[in-house]
Amino acid sequence: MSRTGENELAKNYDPKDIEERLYEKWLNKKYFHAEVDKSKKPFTIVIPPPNITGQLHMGHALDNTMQDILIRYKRMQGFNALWQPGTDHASIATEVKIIEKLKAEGIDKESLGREEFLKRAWEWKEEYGGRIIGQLKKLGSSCDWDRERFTMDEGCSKAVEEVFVKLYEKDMIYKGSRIINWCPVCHTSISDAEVEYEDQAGHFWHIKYPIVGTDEFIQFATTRPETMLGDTAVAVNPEDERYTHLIGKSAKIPFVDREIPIIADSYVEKDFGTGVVKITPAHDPNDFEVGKRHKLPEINIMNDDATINKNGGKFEGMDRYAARKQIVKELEEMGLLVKVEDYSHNVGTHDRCKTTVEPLIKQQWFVKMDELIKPAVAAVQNKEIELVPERFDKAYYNWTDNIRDWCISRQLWWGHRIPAYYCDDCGEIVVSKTAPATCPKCGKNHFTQDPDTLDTWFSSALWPFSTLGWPDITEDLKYFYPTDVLVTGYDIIFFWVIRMIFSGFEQMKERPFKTVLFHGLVRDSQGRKMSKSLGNGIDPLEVIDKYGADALRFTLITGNAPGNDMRFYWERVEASRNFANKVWNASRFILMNMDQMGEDACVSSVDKASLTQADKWILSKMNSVAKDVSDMLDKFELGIAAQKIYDFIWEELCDWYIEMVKPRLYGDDTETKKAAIWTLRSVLTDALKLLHPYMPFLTEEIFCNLKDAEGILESNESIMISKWPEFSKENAYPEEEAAVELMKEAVKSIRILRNGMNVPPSRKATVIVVTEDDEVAAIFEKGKVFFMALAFASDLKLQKNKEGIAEDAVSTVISKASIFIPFSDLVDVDKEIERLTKEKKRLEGELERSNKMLSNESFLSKAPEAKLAEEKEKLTTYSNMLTEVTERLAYYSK
RNA sequence: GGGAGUUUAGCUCAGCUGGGAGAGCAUCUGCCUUACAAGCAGAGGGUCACAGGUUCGAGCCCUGUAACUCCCACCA
Repeated sequence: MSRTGENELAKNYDPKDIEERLYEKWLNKKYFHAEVDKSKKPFTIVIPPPNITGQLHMGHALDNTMQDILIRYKRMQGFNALWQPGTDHASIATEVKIIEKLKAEGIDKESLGREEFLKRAWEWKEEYGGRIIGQLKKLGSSCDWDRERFTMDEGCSKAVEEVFVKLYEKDMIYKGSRIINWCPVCHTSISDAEVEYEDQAGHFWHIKYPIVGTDEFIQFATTRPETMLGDTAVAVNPEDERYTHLIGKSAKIPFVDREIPIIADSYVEKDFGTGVVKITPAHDPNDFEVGKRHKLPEINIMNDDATINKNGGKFEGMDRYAARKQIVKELEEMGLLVKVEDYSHNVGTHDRCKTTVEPLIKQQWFVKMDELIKPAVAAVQNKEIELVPERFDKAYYNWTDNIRDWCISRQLWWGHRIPAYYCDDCGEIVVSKTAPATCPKCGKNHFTQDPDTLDTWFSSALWPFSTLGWPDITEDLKYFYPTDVLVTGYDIIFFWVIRMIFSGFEQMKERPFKTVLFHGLVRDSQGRKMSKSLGNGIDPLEVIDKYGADALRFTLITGNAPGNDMRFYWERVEASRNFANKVWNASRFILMNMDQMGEDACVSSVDKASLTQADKWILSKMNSVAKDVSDMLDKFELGIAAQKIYDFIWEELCDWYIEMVKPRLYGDDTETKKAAIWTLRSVLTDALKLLHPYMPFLTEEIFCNLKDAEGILESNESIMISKWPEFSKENAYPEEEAAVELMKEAVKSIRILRNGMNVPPSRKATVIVVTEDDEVAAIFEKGKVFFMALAFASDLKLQKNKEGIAEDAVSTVISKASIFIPFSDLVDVDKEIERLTKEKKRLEGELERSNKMLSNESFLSKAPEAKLAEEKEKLTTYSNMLTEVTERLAYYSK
């Protein structure tokens, strides 16, 4: 956009021309960079580090737009705003992707070897990590790229080792043989949080075992008959009289020929099924607990790929499902299968690959949760950390109340290797940041490091402080920690948010952030989740390419309340694009007029006496919008704030003020022209500032062209670093506001009248305003010029009564005046009667309502004073208007 | 089984501390008014899911009901 020379300004806003250029400028100027500066208050956001697995999706676009809005807002308010960026290694997700890629090349992970595999993984990181950063930049994200981090970089790895060792030394990390969730495809353990339950149609197989030494059988039902190979007991409820006589006896499992005890445990519910449960401690979490209570043997019958192992006798080597089929078949032949029912039940699947997980007993590393979680719960309870919206508190407590120890070891290669070393000679475990030199137990010096890596969330849990230098107590850490807001989707509250909170308290002794702002999912236009398998995902880059980053950002934020899901519609992007174009054109109009005015257009201030009613009205409106928007942003109501800016710019500024001001701009009175230009420029500047967090590119482009190089009011180097508009009392003009609102009422009323009669704008007419109120008359007198333009008047007459007005003039009535237009030839009497009747009915309704309220004793005594006065005034206004309307109606009905 | 959310105009959704129901899109009418037709001026369209209650006053607060969605638990 150039405002010098004869170049025509582009009629439409084209984001392509400017986005890349401006982002480059911002980078070069280091506007995003934050340094410790004790004279300023910090405002910090750490980015939820995107996975390096692929590319940005709509959810990222939403998440990062919200963060950028908050950061830009605070930066303009004068805070030392730091948006700490980075990416996540996403251990398992990335490893799966790399394995896929290798497979395509015909390479097998195992044969490649750990070293070589990791080399490939780092190459992957370079390529895809870089791509994601590029996408964040296209969105306009004002991250401090000088501080970019990666969860597996040196510093973050150091933090991970530090935490692991510290927790181990405090006995809060332990290695133990416990039942865990095993993914037979990924060949790794996973945490409870990574198990997704889904309803699947299955069967309920009713089976009976013979009871040793009797002719009796004990009957039960199971959904996983193959696990019988690992049964070590059959349990009944101790209160269940049907089975009391069997307790202590043994049942015999077919195939493996094992006698197992019949035990009593209150875990069994009498009323479910037959009231009998087979107990497989090695393959079911509940059975595992029962097994512990009764000291039952744990027989693992499965290999890591979910085939049956040697404990499964003749079924050894079969896949779990093949074995299931075969076992059922043979049980039936043996007469031990009683019946088969269809049964729909929840099956645990691995959230990454959707494979049915197998509960298995394995040696794994765990984090003890019971103590760790306490401060995290308290912090939310006492509002030290605020979840927005508040309703997420419940989900949070639900998780913390039922928390179990966190399985953190993974049988993967891509990730932080567990800092535990085993003495090759005596097996002693040494947990240490570096490989130990000698064994503390046997004194030998050969060690093997634990082959496992850590759950990817172990490192992201440390993100708010590891990125600021921890475990070193850096100046950055002291200054920027705790961070202010964490913005993220509600879907990772358990994976990430909670773990950051307890990690923050444990390591830093302080909350990691003050507020968590949750947003929902971006769905497709039909409300479905965007997913690869459905192919309904929309690439944010495609949207940016077609409509610009600003339009995308605005679309994602408007019409959406915190924490709610939203649907993506192209029509909505179009609407946002139209808004951008509207702002562009309004600015173009103002710039053109400034150009025409020359030097006078850039005066830093203007004599207040030369400001008109209209000028003060828009300045006053602007002033309160600035307040409203700030208030909303402070409450994280980004959508409402956006709506306020939109309405102000489009309606008040464009549709009303610019139209009001045109006659002055096209006239010869330099003084009023100067006042108009000054008002236009200063309102536009403030409006652009409010809009900037949402539409950074558009607003920057205009802002930088808005003033001459001398920079009269303030530097127009960049809107990014300009001062956020503040509400100020001296810019409030309540009287002028009311005056112009009255004029607007008159204009609208006249437009309705003319529209109803199909009068073209070109046909002007005299407008006569009748009022006994001198103040009202004065308002119209003052606003005469713009009023005439907006009301298509060739002349404006003010009278105290109807003297001299043709009886057949068209009329309309507003709250404080009656308006007449001599348009008798155009009146369609029937239509006019219809309109007046409707208006009469409306007014009668209003009067009735008002009267009812004012005759209500309780209302009179209990309602606040202001409300009462308001209602009384309305009563007068409406009855005056009704009199007028009734009179006109009588005239036409004659 | 526990919890949360949603239910407002034809569609998608706002409506922040209770004080006369809004936006965008769509529809209809009229306008190329020298910033913008990606526009301007108008219009139509809603017993705010249902039933009670609190209140002078309820889309908003309370209780219950229904439908849909999601999360957690996992009775084999």
